[in-house]
Amino acid sequence: MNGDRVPGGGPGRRPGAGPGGVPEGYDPYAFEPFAVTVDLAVLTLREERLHVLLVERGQEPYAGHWALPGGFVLPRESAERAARRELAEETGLSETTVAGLHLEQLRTYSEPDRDPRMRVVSVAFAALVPDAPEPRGGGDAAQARWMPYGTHGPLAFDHDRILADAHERVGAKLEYTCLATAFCPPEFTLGELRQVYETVWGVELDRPNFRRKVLATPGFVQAVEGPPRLTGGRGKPAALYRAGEATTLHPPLLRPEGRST
Amino acid sequence: MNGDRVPGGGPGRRPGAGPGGVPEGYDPYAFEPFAVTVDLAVLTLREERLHVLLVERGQEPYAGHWALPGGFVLPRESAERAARRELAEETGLSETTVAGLHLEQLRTYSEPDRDPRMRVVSVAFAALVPDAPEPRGGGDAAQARWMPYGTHGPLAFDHDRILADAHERVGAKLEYTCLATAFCPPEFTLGELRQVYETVWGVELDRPNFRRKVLATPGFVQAVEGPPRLTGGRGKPAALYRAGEATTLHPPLLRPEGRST
DNA sequence: CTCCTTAAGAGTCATGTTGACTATAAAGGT
DNA sequence: ACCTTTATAGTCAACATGACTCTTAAGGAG
Repeated sequence: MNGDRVPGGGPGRRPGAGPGGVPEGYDPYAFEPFAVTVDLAVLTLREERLHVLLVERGQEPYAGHWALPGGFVLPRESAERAARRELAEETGLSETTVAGLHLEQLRTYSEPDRDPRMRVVSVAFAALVPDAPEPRGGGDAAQARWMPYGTHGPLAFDHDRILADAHERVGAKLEYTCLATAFCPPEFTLGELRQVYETVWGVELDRPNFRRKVLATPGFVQAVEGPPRLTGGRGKPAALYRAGEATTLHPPLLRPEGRST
Repeated sequence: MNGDRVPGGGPGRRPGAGPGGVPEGYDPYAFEPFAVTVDLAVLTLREERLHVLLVERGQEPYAGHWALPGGFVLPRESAERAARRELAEETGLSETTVAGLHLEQLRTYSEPDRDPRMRVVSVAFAALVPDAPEPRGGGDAAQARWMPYGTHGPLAFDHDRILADAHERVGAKLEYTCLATAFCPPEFTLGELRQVYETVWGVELDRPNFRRKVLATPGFVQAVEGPPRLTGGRGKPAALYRAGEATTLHPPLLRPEGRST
C-alpha cells in the first residue's frame, strides 16, 4: 500500500513515477490528461411514445450520426451542474425550469477507446422532462430533435449503450419509486400517469388495478381540490392529481413479467 | 447548439475557445486537466458485522484519517479495470480471485473542491467480498484494515458520503437481486445467507419465512448434493447451497420497514 | 336527439404472498 | 439427562394482486 494513495483525493502516485509508485509531488502536466464530459439521455413522452433528445453530429468522427447531447465539465463545476447547464442549453428551457427537472446520474463510461481522438471519461445522466418543447435550433450547423425511442439509427460513440442503460434504469425505478410523476406536468390525471408506465415499460396495464394501487400508496399522488375534472379528449373527465410527498413505493409496483427491453 | 459538441466523444469546444464555443482543434494541454481516480467501498461480513476495508492516510490533507482505498485510472484502462486492479492490490487477493468478485459502479463524485489540491473526479465502486482475508500490509507507511462499519471516525475527503451511498445501494439491491450470495463463500447455508440480509439491513428476519421465500424463488440458490450438512457451530446442521442462475428476485424480498440506514 | 365509442372510476372474487407463530429435529454444552 | 441453539416443517389470517364486470360521463356520428 501506498502512503499517499489518495483515491478520492489527489494523486499520490504519478503514473510512471518509478517502480513501486513512490509518491512524489504531483505534476498535472506530466501525462496526457483525461477529458471529463457529461452525456445526457433526455427522455420525454410525446404522443404516447418515449422520445429522446438527440443532436446530429456535423464533424468526424461519426459525422451525420445522431448522438446524445452533452459537453465538457468546466473547471469549476460538478458533473451535475454541467449536466443541468447542458440540459438548459439543449432544450431551451430556463435555468429555473431545468432546476426542477429530475436529473439522475446513471454511471460513468470510461473505456479507453470510446472516443478515437483522445481519452474521454463521460458521466452519463438521465433527465426526465414533462411536456417536451421543441429544442431550440442552436446557432450552429447541427440540429437537435426529439426522436421516438428506437427509431434512430445507431448513435455515435457508445451512446446506444448509454441510452439503453438510461431506459433500463428509468424502467426499473418506476417500479419502486414515484419517479413517474417526473414525466408529468404539475397536475395530471391517473390516466396520464398510467400512460407513463405503459410507455416506458411497453406493456398495457389494467386501469382499475393501476388506479387502486396508486391511490393506496400514501403520498404518491394527492387529489387537486379545485375543478374536479379535466377537459380535452373523449371519455369521462378525469380528476386531477399532483405529485405527493413520497419518493419510494412500498410495496413496489412491479412490471407484469420478469424483465423488459 | 454546437456543430461538434461531442459529448461522449472528444471535445468540440474548448473551454475559453471564444464566444459561442466555436469548435477548434482540441489541445489537451490548453487548460488544467482533470485527474480521474477510483474509490472502493470494499464490504465484507465478519463476526456478524459489516466491515469496510480502510487505509490510513500518511500525508496531508487528512493525514491520520482513514480513507477508502483507491487510486488513479491509468491512461489505457477503464475505471472498472482500475477498480479491480486496486482491489487486488489492497486485499492481496489474486487477480483471478478478484475477477470473480462482485464489483459495482456506484456513481461519480465530481465536486470541484472535494480534494483541496487539485481537480479530482472519482468513480466510486462497491465491492463485495466473501471471507475477508486480512489486507496485506503494503510496502509503505500507511496501514490497511477491516473496520466495522460505523466505528471509524470521519473519513477523509467525501468518503463518508461514498461509503454511505455504497451501504444504501447494497441494501437496496438485496431487495430485488440475488446479490446477497456475493457475500457468501461458494457453498453456504441459508442461515449464512439470512445473516447477510440481517447484517446489511440491521434487522432481524424470521427464519422460516426467509427460508420459504428464498427456496420459493427459482434460481436464487440450488441445493448441494454431497454431504447434506455442515459442522461447526451448535444447533442442527444446515444443508448447503450454492448461488443459482438467477440474478433478479421476482417478486422482491422487501425490507421490513420503509427505509433503513 | 339518440346511439356508439371511449375512458374514468367503483366494486367483486379467486389466488398468491407475507408476517406472525407453533412445533419438531438435531446438534453442542453443562 | 437437560438446556440452549439452530434448522426445518407447517399453519393461519391479513394483505396485495390479477382478471373481470358494471356504471358514469363525456365527445362524435347519424
